[in-house]
Amino acid sequence: MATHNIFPPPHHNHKDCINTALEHAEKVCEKHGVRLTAQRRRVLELVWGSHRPIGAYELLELLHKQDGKRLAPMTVYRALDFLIEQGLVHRLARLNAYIGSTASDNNHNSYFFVCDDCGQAAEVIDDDVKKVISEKANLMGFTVKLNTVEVSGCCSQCQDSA
Amino acid sequence: MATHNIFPPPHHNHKDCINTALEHAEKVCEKHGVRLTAQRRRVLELVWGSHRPIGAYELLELLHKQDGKRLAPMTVYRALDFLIEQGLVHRLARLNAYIGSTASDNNHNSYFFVCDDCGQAAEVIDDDVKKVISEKANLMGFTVKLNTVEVSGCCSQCQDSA
DNA sequence: ATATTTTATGTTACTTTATAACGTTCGGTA
DNA sequence: TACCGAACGTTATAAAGTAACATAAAATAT
Repeated sequence: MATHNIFPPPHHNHKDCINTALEHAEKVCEKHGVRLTAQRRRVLELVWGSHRPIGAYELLELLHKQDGKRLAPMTVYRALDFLIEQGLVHRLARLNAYIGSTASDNNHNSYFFVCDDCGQAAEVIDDDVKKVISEKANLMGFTVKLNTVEVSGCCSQCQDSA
Repeated sequence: MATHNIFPPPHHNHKDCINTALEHAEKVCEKHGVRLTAQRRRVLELVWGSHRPIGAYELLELLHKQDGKRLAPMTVYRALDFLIEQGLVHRLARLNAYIGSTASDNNHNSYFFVCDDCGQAAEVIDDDVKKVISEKANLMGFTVKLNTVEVSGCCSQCQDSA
């Protein structure tokens, strides 16, 4: 299966990423029959502010600084929970941070590469890793519900500039 | 490569697990030229209290109830950090919890299956998952430093008793 | 043996991340 | 337009982890 996403080039037009993500979100929410409210949309937009996973409290800060809103953590977490449920955002367990996704609805065969250097994360969709894990699981009679795969290291761009 | 560890049978003699783990720890620390102090040893023993990942604050509570010691979180985290460094304990990111390991020194090709039902975790050592991940990484010029693979689901025993 | 240095532990305070519980408002539907 | 459920506001608190500095205990040098 093909690699879905890779580390974005340093000077790509990031507004396109944001727009694509927001449009995708509209479609997904319509399809799922759920409401992408202004607030949820705004949180998603902020998550997409970069390709670096962002923390919930950082989002709070941005909402304060950029929008003048003084929200409670709960509000942001609720928006994030919603977005995660729709597959529009993923949580990186090792970082306690959140990253946007335009992958399909299928949350369960994507995994992440995180660059320790630039902090950017790339989501990869393929069945290969899932397949190997499933084989192991079968051998031990384990039924897989969810697998968390987070790879940290150094992306090609950061290696080049070292 | 062979599966290293599997979900232990419900009524195995767990004292053997603990003893084996502690003996293994002694050897590893000697080999590494580091000190397995009484406190570190005790924390390791408590981590090995079951095959369920245990939280740092649960360990604190046990140290209080069982040993009468009122330690600060810092103390437990320090012991855990030490044990992790020696490869005797792993941290499960998704659970914020810690589990004992008698795998070799090589931390970097083991992964975990966690049963949502009984809470037990099994470490699996093999190169297969690592290999697939490395291949993907190579394709995108990414250098892997550490990979976190945590699979949740339902173990065979819990499925049988359902 | 004793001084010195390193390593481990104690202690206090604090930061970061996340959730519980309950009240209010807003949007769609009867 | 009255109602109902979903979304949001608010307050308080839980849970997980760390910073900084003091003390004690080992290892090493003198």
